[in-house]
Amino acid sequence: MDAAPEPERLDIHNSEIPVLCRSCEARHRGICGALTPVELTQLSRHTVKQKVESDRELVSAGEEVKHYSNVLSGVVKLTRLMADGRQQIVGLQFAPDFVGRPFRRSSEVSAEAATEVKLCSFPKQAMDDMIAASPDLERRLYQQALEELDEAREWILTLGRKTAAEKVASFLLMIAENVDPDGIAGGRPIRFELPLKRADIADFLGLTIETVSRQITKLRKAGVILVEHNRTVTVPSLSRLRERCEVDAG
Amino acid sequence: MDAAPEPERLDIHNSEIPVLCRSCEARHRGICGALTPVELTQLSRHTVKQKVESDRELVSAGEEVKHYSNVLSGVVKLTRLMADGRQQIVGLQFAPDFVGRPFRRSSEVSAEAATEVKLCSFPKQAMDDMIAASPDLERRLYQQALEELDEAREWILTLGRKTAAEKVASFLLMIAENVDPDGIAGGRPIRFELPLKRADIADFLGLTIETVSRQITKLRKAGVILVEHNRTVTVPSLSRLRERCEVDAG
DNA sequence: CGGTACCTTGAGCGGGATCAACCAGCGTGG
DNA sequence: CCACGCTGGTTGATCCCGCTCAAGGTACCG
Repeated sequence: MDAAPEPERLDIHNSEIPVLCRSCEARHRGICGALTPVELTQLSRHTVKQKVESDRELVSAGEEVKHYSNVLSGVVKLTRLMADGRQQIVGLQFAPDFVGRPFRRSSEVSAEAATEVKLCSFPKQAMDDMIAASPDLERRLYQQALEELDEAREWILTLGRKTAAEKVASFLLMIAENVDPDGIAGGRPIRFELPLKRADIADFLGLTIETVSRQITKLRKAGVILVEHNRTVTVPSLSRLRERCEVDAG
Repeated sequence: MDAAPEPERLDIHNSEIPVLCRSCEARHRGICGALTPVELTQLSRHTVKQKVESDRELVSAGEEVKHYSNVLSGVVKLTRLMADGRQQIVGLQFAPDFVGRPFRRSSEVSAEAATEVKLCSFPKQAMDDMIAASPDLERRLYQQALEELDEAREWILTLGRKTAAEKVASFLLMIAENVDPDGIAGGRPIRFELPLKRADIADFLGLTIETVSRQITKLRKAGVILVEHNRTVTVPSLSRLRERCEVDAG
């Protein structure tokens, strides 16, 4: 019989991956990693990759959701709005997070691009069918939901019990850790662009713009962070920043 | 309740259900509803029903978890503690909620009985195996996680943007709605026992005991609620209570 | 009885909100 | 080129909500 040599199988394998996905940054991360080439192909048939500029709304609170998305780059903020205009960011999503709420037609939160965002979106129905058919996919989604829940609870502690100074430090730490996920930098300085403007940070931390600004200034003057052009932050020592997250240093 | 139209079939059916589960309040709700009689039997082999008195710790932050539980009655509080003693309740679980964190050996939160609690606990390993084998079960857990996430985000808004008066009103509303899940009471008064003492309410809302007490007094004097023996609350009109959740009435 | 757990109430203070002014960067149009 | 408005950020002065500290009340239990 005819031999099935390895290299060929690999070629065939690759050719099964949809063009759209081949160069995708999130191809092996997030939920896509749980899909077989066949499933990926099926899904990609309805998929649109798009770039969304900052401040554009992706999902509007209360409206029926027709699409899910994967974040490929940038940051999406999930916000809740009160009748009188008070606003709170209830979650932040980074690549390769999945944006959407299975098992509900709509939700109370709206999703908005905090920065320029690249994402991959697909029709809810197609995805729902695939979820129902693929336990692996559902498991990934479940895991992400649990991680978001952990994060949400972390922020509940921050919002409920920390001072303004601690809140701002905690926020900066979260961003820094997101930039350098597994402490690869070791003791080296970490430098990054803040994905949120002051108003968003305030909405995230349950503070006002002015308080956020003052606390950032205080951290800067204390040498815990360096700030250039308002948005570029350098953290010389993660541990010094971490100290600021728990004790209201005098 | 159980007006059995077909006694015989019911008997046969019942005989497949483990003894432990036959009279369980949560038998058809929560995750157990997703299990087949066979699975139920398998799981119940390692299951223990227990009663836990108020304030006993079920799961300790950071420690390895060996058991999951189902809440059959009572309220479990999930708390996070800071190094200096500040505490925050990050979640409340009612019957028939599932308590546990799949895919992690431990978590940052500890679980404590807020009231006397009846629960059904089973070894983590047995449950993990069953989750892996049963997509239906996993789906239930996923759905519960999403609902907890929705609730967590609701409370993030409350913690971040509401005043003390609004926080307390929102808490009472949440409890009232939990007691009367689908507005069966219509316009009728709702009466219930507060499952949390003042200290817990404070930890839940990011306030102090004193502030909680003062706000409850204020609601009582305004006729929005009636309070007997500190813990028994009557809400004559849900909608009047609901008004207090958004607008800081003068 | 006294002891303890839980709750309420009052007096005073302070952290963060509010109100207001100002600054820097940047795109637009004259 | 500068004038202009606009967005985003900083800083200062003042105010007030909720915290802190302190005292007292009530129910329950030995």
